[in-house]
Amino acid sequence: MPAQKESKWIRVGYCSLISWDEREEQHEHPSAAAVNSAQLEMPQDGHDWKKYGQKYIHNIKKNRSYFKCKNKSCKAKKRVEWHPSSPSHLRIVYDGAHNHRSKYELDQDLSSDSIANQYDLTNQVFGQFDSTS
DNA sequence: AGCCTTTGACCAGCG
DNA sequence: TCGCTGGTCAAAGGC
Repeated sequence: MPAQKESKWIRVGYCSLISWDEREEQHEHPSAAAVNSAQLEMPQDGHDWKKYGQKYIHNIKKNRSYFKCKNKSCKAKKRVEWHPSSPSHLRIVYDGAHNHRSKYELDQDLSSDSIANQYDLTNQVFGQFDSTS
């Protein structure tokens, strides 16, 4: 059976704290190609990702890119959403957990004050929950 | 030559 | 049952 994916959704938060521009794009069909994704600055999270799709999600009026972890045995995925009108405002949604460690985590292992660093990372990951959308 | 991104098509879930 | 929407696939082109 195609296992019902028990996806754990972890919202990482905005990369920008500026609120979304909610102005309606009046019939200006914002096809995904209309936005040059090269403008996007993908924040590094210590993992290597392979992009496998991009769509404009009409429901939320945003573009969404789909990524898989490049690690062969890792099933982690992530999605990056942004407004066509403000491609610098990203929202990243992680799906699933990595079965390996990120570069950042490996880096932390090398340093003795890893606890403090982990605290920072935790704040980065969980401290910016978007409670308004 | 190989890897990565792009993008249209296809598929599944849901109302 | 059908149409819509979101998620994934895979071919093609670029780097």
